[in-house]
This record gives sequence, C-alpha cells and structure tokens, in this order.
Amino acid sequence: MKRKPRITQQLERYNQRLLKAYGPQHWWPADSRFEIMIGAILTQNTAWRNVEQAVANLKREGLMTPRALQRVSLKRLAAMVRPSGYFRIKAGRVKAFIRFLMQQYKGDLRRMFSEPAGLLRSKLLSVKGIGPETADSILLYAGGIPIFVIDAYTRRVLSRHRLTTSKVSYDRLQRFFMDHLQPRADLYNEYHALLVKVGKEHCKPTPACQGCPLEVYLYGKKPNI
DNA sequence: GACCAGGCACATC
DNA sequence: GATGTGCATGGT
Repeated sequence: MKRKPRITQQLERYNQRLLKAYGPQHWWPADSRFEIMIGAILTQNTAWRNVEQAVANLKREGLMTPRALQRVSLKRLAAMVRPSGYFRIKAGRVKAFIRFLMQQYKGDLRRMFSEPAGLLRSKLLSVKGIGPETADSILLYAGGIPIFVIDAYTRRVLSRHRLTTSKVSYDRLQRFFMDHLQPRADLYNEYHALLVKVGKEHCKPTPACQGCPLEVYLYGKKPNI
C-alpha cells in the first residue's frame, strides 16, 4: 500500500488531535436543511449565539419556510433578524436567496440539491449576498456534498501553525484541504467544525496557545502554500 | 469603551 | 489581483 503524502498525514493528524480533544461537533445545529441555509446567511461575520436569537424569532413567528419568507415584508423580516447584526443587509440577502430558491427550484430543496454540485455552487455564488463560505456551508451542511468550508478560523489556525500563509485565497486554501483529504462529507463536516472549535478556544486574535490540543511540535517551518 | 464574532459587495488603485 | 470601507448586534 502506498504511503500517504506528508501533507495528508499532517492534516489527518490535526483532525485526529482535535477529534480526540473535543469529540464530534454534530454540525450544523438546526432542525432542517432549510434552517441550515438561512442560518448560513445570518451567521456571516457574526457570533452564532446572536444568530440563535434571530433563528428563534423566525421559528416562533412561523417564518422558517420558503413560502413564509417569500411573503413576509422586508421590514418585518429585518426586525426578526435584528439580533444577528447587519440586519437590513441580511434581510435583503435572505430575500434574494428565497427568490432564487423559488424561481429556480420552486422552493424544493430536493430539486435544488439534485443539481450537479459544481453548477449549483456557481448558481449560489450568483445570488447577491452569498459568497464562497456561505455557498459551501449550504452545500456541505445542508446538502451533504463533500466540499471543504473555509472561514476566518480555518485561516487563522493554519497560518498560525505555518501550514499556510495568512493571506492565501479562499479557493487555494480550499484546494489545499481537498487535494490532500478524501472527498467525504462527514470528514469535511467534522473537520471544519473542529477548526472553528479550536479557533474559539485557543486561536483567538490574541493567541491563547496554552493547553491547545494542536501542540507546538505540530507547527511546520515553512508554509506549504 | 474597545474588541470580537462561523462574510460580502462595492469602489478604487 | 490586492486593499479599504460600510454594514450592526450582543457578549466579554
């Protein structure tokens, strides 16, 4: 059996360390695929606890369905998502996504996710307010499609460990993971969630590396990309 | 009060 | 392609 490339071994070692330290994260926390997609928009550059309040508002008001969100006024929607910040922007983004979902797939998620993944990704990216991270979160966490999600934590953890440079592009960093790991949705799901976890615990802007499960000897010397 | 949080669009060079 | 700015709430 062929020996695995060094980077693959290193990325797998990181995953094993994090899994051992924190256990499965069971992402995405939501009651439905639709709720995951709305949450993906609302959590843009925002702490998840704030999103929880906005999501709770929507559910309490019976708005967590494509039809209901299609009908609700922009003003009322903005009031509902207010706790998640950027509330006027995000209300517009949710509306834009709902328009896309209704026009392209008649609000049917099964129809949406039966599209070829690459085509669906590019269509999602064409919706105003859906960028690479939000699109990939929808594909991976709502669609179960094996695509690696990159976020600010992923960047910070890897660059602090000198696996990558700090300003590597989204697409390159995503390719870095996907070129060296098996294309498995369950693996990508947990790995990304664990990177967020260790980011929250230890890889803050001001490092708190004491007790981090990714110990110092795992640090590389030269960035791979 | 400062800083941060599971981005994105848009203007400008 | 890189860099800068506006968008906004809520917790530490």
